[in-house]
Parts: sequence; C-alpha cells; structure tokens
Amino acid sequence: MGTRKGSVTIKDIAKKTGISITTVSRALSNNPHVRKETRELIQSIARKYNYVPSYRALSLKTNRTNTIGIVVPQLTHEFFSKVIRGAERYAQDNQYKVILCPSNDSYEREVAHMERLLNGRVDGIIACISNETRDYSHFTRCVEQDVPLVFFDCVVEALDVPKVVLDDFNAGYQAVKHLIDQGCKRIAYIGGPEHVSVNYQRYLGYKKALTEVGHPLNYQTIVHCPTDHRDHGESYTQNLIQAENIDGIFAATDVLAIAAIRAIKAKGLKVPDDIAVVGFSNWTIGKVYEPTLTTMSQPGAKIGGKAAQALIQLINDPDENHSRRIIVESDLLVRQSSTRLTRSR
Amino acid sequence: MGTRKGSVTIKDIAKKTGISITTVSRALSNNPHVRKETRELIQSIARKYNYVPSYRALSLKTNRTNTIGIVVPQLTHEFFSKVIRGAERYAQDNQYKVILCPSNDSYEREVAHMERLLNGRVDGIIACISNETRDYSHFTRCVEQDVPLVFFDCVVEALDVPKVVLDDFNAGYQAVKHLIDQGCKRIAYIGGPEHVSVNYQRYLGYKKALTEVGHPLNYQTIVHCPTDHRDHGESYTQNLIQAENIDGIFAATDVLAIAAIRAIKAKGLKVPDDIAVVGFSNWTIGKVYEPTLTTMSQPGAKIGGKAAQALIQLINDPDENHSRRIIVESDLLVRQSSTRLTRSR
DNA sequence: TTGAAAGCGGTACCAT
DNA sequence: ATGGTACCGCTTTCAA
Repeated sequence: MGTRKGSVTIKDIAKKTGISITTVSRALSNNPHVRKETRELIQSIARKYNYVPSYRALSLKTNRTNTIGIVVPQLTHEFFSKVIRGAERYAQDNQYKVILCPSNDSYEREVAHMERLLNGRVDGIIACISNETRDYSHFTRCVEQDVPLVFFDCVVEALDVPKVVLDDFNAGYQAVKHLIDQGCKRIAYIGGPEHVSVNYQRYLGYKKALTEVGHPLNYQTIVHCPTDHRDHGESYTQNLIQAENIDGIFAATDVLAIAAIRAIKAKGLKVPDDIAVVGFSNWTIGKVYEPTLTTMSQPGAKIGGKAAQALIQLINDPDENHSRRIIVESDLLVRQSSTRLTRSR
Repeated sequence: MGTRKGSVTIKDIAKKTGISITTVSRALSNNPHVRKETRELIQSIARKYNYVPSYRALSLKTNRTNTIGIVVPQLTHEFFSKVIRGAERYAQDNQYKVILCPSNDSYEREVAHMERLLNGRVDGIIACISNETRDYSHFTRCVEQDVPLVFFDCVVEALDVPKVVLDDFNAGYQAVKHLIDQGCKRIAYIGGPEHVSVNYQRYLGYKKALTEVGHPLNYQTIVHCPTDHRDHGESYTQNLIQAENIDGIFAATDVLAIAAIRAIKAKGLKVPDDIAVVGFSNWTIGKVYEPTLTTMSQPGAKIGGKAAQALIQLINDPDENHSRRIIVESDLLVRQSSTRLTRSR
C-alpha cells in the first residue's frame, strides 16, 4: 500500500506477483520488452487493485507538473472569468491543470503568488498585472529562473515574453468613430485610471477619432476616474453633464457606461437621443439594461485560450521566439444606447 | 544545479561548501543542532544562489501537495466566481493553492476532472455537482480512496461528507412571505429545473408560504423552466401573464426575475405596481436594473470560505465528524421591484 | 525478456 | 554538532 491510504504502488504489485519492479513499470507503460502474458497479468492485477500512478513521484522524476498558474487581478469579474475559462479549457484539452492566483488587485498578493509558484510547482505562468503593481521584479525573477511566462491584457512591456492583448487603441477609435457617425459633435471620454495602459490606449483611440474629423478636444470633457467603480462613474458623469454640453460619451468600461446612463437619466435626459453612449467590454448587463448598451467586444475566452496556447508552446519549446505579441481584435456591437439615426421619433 | 534550469539544490550547496547534505538540510530548516556559524554560512550561500526548496521533492517526501481541487459547474457565473474567491482566499491564508476544475455542466468533464485529481495531485476536493450529473460513482470513489471531500450548493446527500449549503427552503419561504406582506394575492413561481435540489427547495418554500396563509395553489402559475436562461424566462413569463391574472412573481434566480420583468414591461404592465417581483441570488445586475431588484442574498464567498475551512479541517483531522451540514443563511434584500406599500403614487 | 540499482530532491533516523 | 544512508514512487540505464 502506498501512502495515499488505499492506494497501491508499483512496488505492491511487484511484491504481490513476485515480478520485479522494473518489469511491472514496463508492463504498465506498455513497453514492448515484456512478454505478453506477463504484461497482461500485471495489468489485470493493477486494474483489480485500482492502481493509479503517483502524480507526486512522476512529477519529481520527470520534472513536469502538467500544471500552469494563472495570475489575475480579479476573479469575480466578467472579463477575467472568461479569460480563465478559455485558458482552463485549452489547458485541459492539453492535459494541463490550472492553479488559480487571484491578486485581488493587491501588489503584495501578486508577489506572494509568484513566489509560491517559482518552486517547481508549475510548468509555466499566465499573468495579468494588477492595477497597483509598479515594480515588476517578481516577473523578472520568473524569467531569470527560466519559468515560462505569458502576459495578457495588462502586460509588462519591458519583459521579453509573449503577450496576448486586445487592440485597445483601435477599439477605442472605432467606438468613438461610431459616435461621430451617429452625428455626435461633443463627445466626452470617461475611463478608469490613466496609468493602466489599456485605459490609456482606449483614450488615445478616442483622441485620434476626434482629431481625425477635426472635432476640438475639450479637456473639460475628459475624465480619468481613480477607479472604474459605478459610484465614481455616476458622480463624475453628474459633474460632467452639469458643467458641459455634450451629446455623446465613450466610456472605457461598461460599468462606467451604465453608471453614466444612470446619471444621465437622473438628470432627466434621454439616451441615446440627448446623449449617446458607447461602453467597452460587452458585459452581460449591457444586453439586458434599458437601453441596451452599445459596446466593444472583449473576447476573454479567446484571449485566455491564446495565452494558454502560447504558454504551452513555450513550455514545450523554450527557445521559440519570445517577444511575440498576439493581438486579438475587438468588434463594435451596436445596440440601443447609441443608435440615434434609427430612433423612432 | 537542479533540473529547473538555474535552480540550486541542497546537494549543490553541500558540494560548494564541503558540508554534508544532512547538515545543509538542517541548517536551512533552522534545526538547532547546527552550529550558529555553520548555519549562517549555509544560509548565506543559499540566499546568494537563490536556493528554493523543490516543491516536487517535498510533496513526494511528505505526501502533501498543499493543493486543493475545486469542482464547479460554471466559471463565468457570479455565484460560483464568488465561491471560488472565498475558497481561494481561505486556502491561501492557510498555505494552500487551488486547482480549478470547471465541469461546464458536463457530466463527462466532471468525471474527467475527478479522475485526474485522484492520483495524489491534491490533498482534498471541494465540489458542487453539475446539473447533468445523475451518477455519483466518481465521488464515491473519491471517498473510498480516502481523499477528503466537501460538497457545497448542489450536494450528493447520500455521501457521508461535510456539506455547505444555503437554506434554500427557508429563503424561498421568506421571499414569498415578503410578497404576501406586500399585498400580493396571486403569486406565481418561476424557477429552473425541478430536479436540481436547490430549485426544488426554493419551490417548497414558496408552497409553504402560500399554504400557510391559505392562498390557493394554482399549478397554472407554477413554472419549472428547463434551464434558467434569460430566453426561457422571458417566453415562459409571457405565456404566464398572458394566461393568468397574477400580481406577484417569485423567481428562483435573478436571471429569471429580470427576464420576467422584461416580459412584464413588454406587455405594458408595471413592476411592482401591477406585478411585484422577487428574485434570488443578489446578482450585481439587480442593483443597477430599473427597477432595482428585490432578491434573496446568496453569499458565495462565505460558502466558499466555509467549504475550504471544512476541507482543510478534514485534511488535518480525517477522523472528524464527516456528515456535518453547514448551513448558511440567506437574507431578504428589499428593493424597488417589490415595494408596493411604499410606492409613491 | 527480466532484474538490480541509481537517481530525481528532499527529510529523518542512526551513528559518530 | 555533523555525517551516512535509507526512503518517498517511479523511470531508466546497464547487465544478465
């Protein structure tokens, strides 16, 4: 009996049959250098006693854990849930398991997770850095120790590893372009912290779209919220529409978009007729809310799947081209909150 | 050099210092039977060469993985996300890591996950069975092999293991009681598949509340949807309000509740004035939707945390009382969709 | 075709 | 205080 209570080892089978450990091992791995009868005997005994090879012994021997770690800022977040789902799906289809490392947007937790992964527990790591993270040495260490690493969404540009990202810049551009096409002239921007690169890229896309058609940039109508929580979104939008005469809003997240719409409604204005709104991320809520929310897609499962794929490639071939950048496209999903041309009145 | 590229082993340090492996091991674990200078020398070398004990060797030796598996039907689901967050949090605080096993409500995947966990990869498992699962032998096997197991939410009653559940029956009762208190006389029920025990319990709570105050049970106003998808919810509700004259709905999930409200609005009726609605689960959307949704709380993080706690207890003390049932209470959260007495007109 | 033994990276018992 | 060695469960080389 092995040490998992009730678990049988190769040694047990060897003893029981009087055959050597070596032969048992060979028989169980269908090595041809074993006589057919011997093999069948051993395999039947193994089946009978419910033999299962020990994961622990195997991973010590083979230096493989068949496990990857996934470091994410948030768990209860539609985008990250989907990323994890996509990554897990790809991993499972390739015999890998996934260890979950939510940092809860805390730098300390993120570092702690990385530390505890760099002891041979996983074969590689997928990570999205937290909003709070300014120092990247825990990731540098990972690379130094030759643990395969792939970033997604919020990445460390300085590190020479594969990165899977949305084309946030172009997505922001498209969103605002759409508002312009709907006839909006004074389009505001409201987004999360500017230092988070995805937000900044979306913002740059906004600027480009406006500049391109010669709309003036009014910095009074550009708001970088300290977080993208609903509460902030509502109050900032309130201030915004109080002070400025706008007819369109591009919100860098759906949460902020819905918060904005609530504020607009509260002021007695109508969406999209008075102010059209486009969000970002395609959250479920946007399909159900009234009006339904125009938004940019952010295919989390696809991003997660591609990240897992890149990681597993890297594990199997450590010398491949590291600095690949895998870009996932975002699509405009037109719904009620922005469709002014087709409105009924 | 160990076999993680760049990783140093105890043996390397022994060689480098000319000290025995044993002493190095002792020094690194702060064993007092090592001379202070020796210890400090070894520790400084270890630090210098970035020594990290091998997780793989350790887990083979100690028969501990410090990892637990969590089997859930869905990942991108607010409730399960929260459960996972709660479980992971507790696990992390107790030096455990979590392996994710989403079954995606597929019996096959659930079985596959369990198989791959029963090889010594984890110290224990937390599980919620999928809607599809009718055969429980993969869980029976888990118990037979003495792998600690804890169920939550959708549990296998027949198995003698700890279970963490919401008091669904009482919660359903409270929800309907609230509608009655609001003056509703003809209250409909709409829920997910009846064979899923949590749905059935909520339904029983509904029946009890009605029976208790002498309201007649009208089976025309009791709908068990094949799934709890929005689409089903909307069409079933449409039929319901078409055929029956109701003034209240208890929906066994928030998804169905919102679907119901959409159908009601589409018919030109008002919530809560014409029909009051109470949902179940306290999803984020219910706080933002208009009207905001009255609902029963379903504290996922708490449930996950308690499950992890029970599991880790079981791991550390396998002889403890197995058949514990840990019941988490649900609270009524009154919002606009049901507040008829305080409505402004 | 089969078996003995070394080794993966640690720990811990038994000597010295 | 320090070192030799067996062992955890399995694979693999070498020998027979």
